[in-house]
Amino acid sequence: MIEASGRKEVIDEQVSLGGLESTVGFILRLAQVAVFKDLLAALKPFDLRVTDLSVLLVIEATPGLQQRAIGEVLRIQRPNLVTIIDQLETRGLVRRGPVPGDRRAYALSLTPAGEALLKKAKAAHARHDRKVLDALGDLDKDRMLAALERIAAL
Amino acid sequence: MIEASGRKEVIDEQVSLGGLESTVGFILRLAQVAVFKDLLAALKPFDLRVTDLSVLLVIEATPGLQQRAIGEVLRIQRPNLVTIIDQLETRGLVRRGPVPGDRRAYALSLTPAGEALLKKAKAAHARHDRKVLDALGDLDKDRMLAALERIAAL
DNA sequence: GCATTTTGTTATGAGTACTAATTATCACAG
DNA sequence: CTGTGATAATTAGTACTCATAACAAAATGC
Repeated sequence: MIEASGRKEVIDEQVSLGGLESTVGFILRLAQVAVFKDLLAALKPFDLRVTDLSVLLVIEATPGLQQRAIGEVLRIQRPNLVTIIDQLETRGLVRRGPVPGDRRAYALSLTPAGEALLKKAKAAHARHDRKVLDALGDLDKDRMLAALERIAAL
Repeated sequence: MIEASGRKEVIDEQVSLGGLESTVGFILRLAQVAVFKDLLAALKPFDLRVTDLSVLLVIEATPGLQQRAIGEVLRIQRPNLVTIIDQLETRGLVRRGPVPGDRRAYALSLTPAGEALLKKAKAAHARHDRKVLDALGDLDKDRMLAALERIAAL
């Protein structure tokens, strides 16, 4: 997706980006890719992808949740969620329990193993997030997030 | 990639995101996806993808550029660039000329048709960028970009 | 009771990006 | 000038993500 970039440290040379470099969208993409990459590396010891972590976090926050609800908040299509939950269930991290009044749906919850792994993964995630926050510098986090949310709502 | 989200306008319900919602990385992804989507729609009339536009912009800014150099600044792998240039060349927007001292490489430049299309696409891009900028609100653009660049350099 | 909707599932295809290997050319040491 | 290694572009094969369509089972509503 992204290239090593500075092998020879002869970056930039004198190649212009044609105005792209001062574009919010372009920098946004670079930043997003960098964050994603860093988090991916931080989660590697736990064999979790970024999506896996977010799913685990949502289930932890609201146990008994159905797959559809998770897909809605995390913007994951239902078919894709099936595979994700399948894998987490196979690894014994997540349980598909019955929903009292609905025999179609599953009430998702973390197993003890899932909780244990998530606890460690959360620590790694916190370290990663701190790193990103530090890179923010003097910029106020809340105002930054508010601006990004407005962009996300375009 | 992203879901329609508010079909029923019963968003959020009372489902917690487990702390994810105040995470820079998560919001960053949402923002990036939204920007990408908006730009994609803005470029649709010209049958250009986001990557195509950035390639055209770079070529316009520095004509005679080689594929390798473009890949470097835009973070596109060389093999992927071949296909992109192939398509642009087939459409008569870009020309692969000879490089004076090197018969391996191509000197890329825009054809008149490429310049004409780019001019129109740039106008659409400018409108899109203005939209994103407006969403930024009170936040200073330069400080925002500087912060994002620091994140990108993680 | 019957049509419609909803949940999860399966199958499948489009799009994108990565790696490895190939060809042609270049740079340079001997 | 010759051979060795590096470089530009290409090709082929693979993997991953994401999206759509169709489906069965169960729920809902008239």
